[in-house]
Amino acid sequence: MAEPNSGVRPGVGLSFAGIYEGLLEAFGPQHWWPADTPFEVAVGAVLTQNTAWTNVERAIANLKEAGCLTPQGLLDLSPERLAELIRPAGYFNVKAARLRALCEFLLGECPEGDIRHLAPRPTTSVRNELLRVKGVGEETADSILLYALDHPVFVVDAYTVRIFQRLDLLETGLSYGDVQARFHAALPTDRALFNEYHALVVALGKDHCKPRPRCGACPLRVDCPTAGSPD
DNA sequence: GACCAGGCACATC
DNA sequence: GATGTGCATGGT
Repeated sequence: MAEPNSGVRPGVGLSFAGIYEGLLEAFGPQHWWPADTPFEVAVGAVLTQNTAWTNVERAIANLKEAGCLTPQGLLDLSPERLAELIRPAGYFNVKAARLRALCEFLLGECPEGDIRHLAPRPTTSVRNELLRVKGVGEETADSILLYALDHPVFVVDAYTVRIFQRLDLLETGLSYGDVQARFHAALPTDRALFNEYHALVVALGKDHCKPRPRCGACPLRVDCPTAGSPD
């Protein structure tokens, strides 16, 4: 039997498409995004900025319990009360302001503030509009596009960059747009594929690809600088 | 106690 | 344009 990390797994090539196949085999379909509504996706996308999802879940549960998980519902809260409800997600003052900005944007752009009205617009238009909202950067905008509005954009996050740099499929110093372009060029434009791929990247990153290398059992069993150096 | 987690805006150079 | 810093909780 082969040792973990002893080489490239049979059938799993070191390509963007090959890594996807390996991840899918290792983890199975992830069925993302974990949310009940497109608006909840958008709220989660803001709350999860630089934050563990378990903490986001607590914050969203608080918003649900308070019965205010709508654009108008969040705006009807005082900024202090909103911050209090999302406290478990960290950066609560910053994120309260960001959520309010997002809600104001939605109520200005969509009937009833229903984010689903953005879906029929061209991807680049929606993306640029989202990026003008204070607190919505490229990753957050793309997460909303993909997981709330079903647009085929690849979401690049810290895990994506770290994992694919270690696999030598991305060089250092690339911008968000550079990395995204690599994936778009290498993969078919497929919303379901991008959805699953990003979810699988997070599944790998969470447990197997930390900033400080300590992975001794990569599920992909590919050559990687962290191989054989667990904590 | 240190590290880490599905970023972003702003100040400074 | 590139780099550094503040924002903050909760799990390991």
